[in-house]
Amino acid sequence: MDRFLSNTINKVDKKGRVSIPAPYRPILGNTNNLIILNSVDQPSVDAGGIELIERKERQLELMDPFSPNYDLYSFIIHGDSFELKIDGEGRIVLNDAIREQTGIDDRAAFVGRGHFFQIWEPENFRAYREEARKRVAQMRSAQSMSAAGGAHGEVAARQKEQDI
Amino acid sequence: MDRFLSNTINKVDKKGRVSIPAPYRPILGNTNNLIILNSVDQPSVDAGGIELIERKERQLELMDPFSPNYDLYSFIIHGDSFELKIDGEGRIVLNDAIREQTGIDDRAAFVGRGHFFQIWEPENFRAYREEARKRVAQMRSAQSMSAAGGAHGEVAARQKEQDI
DNA sequence: GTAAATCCCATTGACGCCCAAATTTTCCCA
DNA sequence: TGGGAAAATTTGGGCGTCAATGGGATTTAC
Repeated sequence: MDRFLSNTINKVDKKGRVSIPAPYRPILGNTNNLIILNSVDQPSVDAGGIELIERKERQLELMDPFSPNYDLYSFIIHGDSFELKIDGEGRIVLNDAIREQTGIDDRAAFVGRGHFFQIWEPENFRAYREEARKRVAQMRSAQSMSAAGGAHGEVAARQKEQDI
Repeated sequence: MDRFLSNTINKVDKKGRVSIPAPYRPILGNTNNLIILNSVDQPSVDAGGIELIERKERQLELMDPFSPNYDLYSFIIHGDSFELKIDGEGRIVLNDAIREQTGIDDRAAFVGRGHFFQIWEPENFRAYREEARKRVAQMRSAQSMSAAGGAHGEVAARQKEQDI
C-alpha cells in the first residue's frame, strides 16, 4: 500500500510552475490531473487523486443531511476544490487561489500525509512542524503521566509510550 | 526473534553515504528501503522497515479523525519521515534533513533499539548515554530506598532504562 | 489579437549502480 | 594458543540515468 511520505521543498519558476516530487507521481496513478482542496484551518492545501473527494464524500454520507454542518461540509468539498493539470515533466502551475491560501511565493513545500499530500509555504511548514513535534512530545509525556502509579501503572505507561 | 542490538559508529564519506551495520541488514528483511522518522524530542532519527510507520498508523486509527491531535500525529508520522534507498553495499545517503535533525557531520552512530534503531551524531550519543546511565543509577538507588526494593525494583529500573 | 496555458527541448546537478581498494572479522590449523 | 589465510564488511570513486529547473515555441481561450 503506497503512501505519501516525507517532505521536500521545490522551486516555483517565473511561470508559476513547480515539480511534484517524483516519488509522489506513481502514487497518483496514471492520471495527469491533481485534485486540490483548501484546508479549512491551516494555510495549506490538500492534494491527491480523485479519491480525495470520494473519501470526503463518504464522510459526508455519515452526517445528517439536514444539519447545517452537512451543508457547510458539502459546500467546502465540492465548491472549494479544483483540478490542476500535470505537465509532461510532472509539474503543476500554482494559481492565485493557491497562493492566497498558502502564501507561497517562490518555493513550495510538499508534505506527505498518507493518502494525500499537502502543499505549504516553506516557512509556515517549518513553524507548524515545530509546533507539531512539541505537541506530540507532550502527548507522550501526558500519556505516561496519567498511567503512572504502582508497578502495574509503570508497565501500562511503557506500552503507551511505545505506541505513540 | 531478531532485534536491533548494540551500537556502532561508521564513517560518512564525501558523498554523504554511510554503511548500515551489517548485523542490522538481515533484520530489515529483503527491502532495499529504509524508513527514517525524526525524533520529536531528541537530536536523533529512528530507522527501520515500513512496519515503523504501520505500527504508528495503527495507533492513529484508534484516535478521533476529527481531533486536532489526530492531525498533529498524522503530520509527524507521514510528513516528518523519509524513505531512503539502500545501495548494493548496504549504505544510505544522509540528506540535509537528517543532518539538521542530528547534527551529524562525518561520523554516524547506529544504536539498536529493539524493533528499530536510531542514528545519532556520535558525541551527542555519548553524552546522552552518560546521562541515561546516571539517571538509571539514581532510579535504582531510589527504588532500593523505598519499600519496593529487591528483584521487583530492578525490573522496574530496567524498564525505565528502555524508555530512555 | 493578446495573454495565458500547454508542450517541447536543453541544462545541470543529484542520485543509483557498479566495481575496486582497504580494513576488519572469522576461521582453521600448526 | 597464536598466526595467518580467507571471508566479510566498510569505504572510496567513476559513470550513466533521472529528476528538477529554465526557457522558447506553439496552441488555446476569451
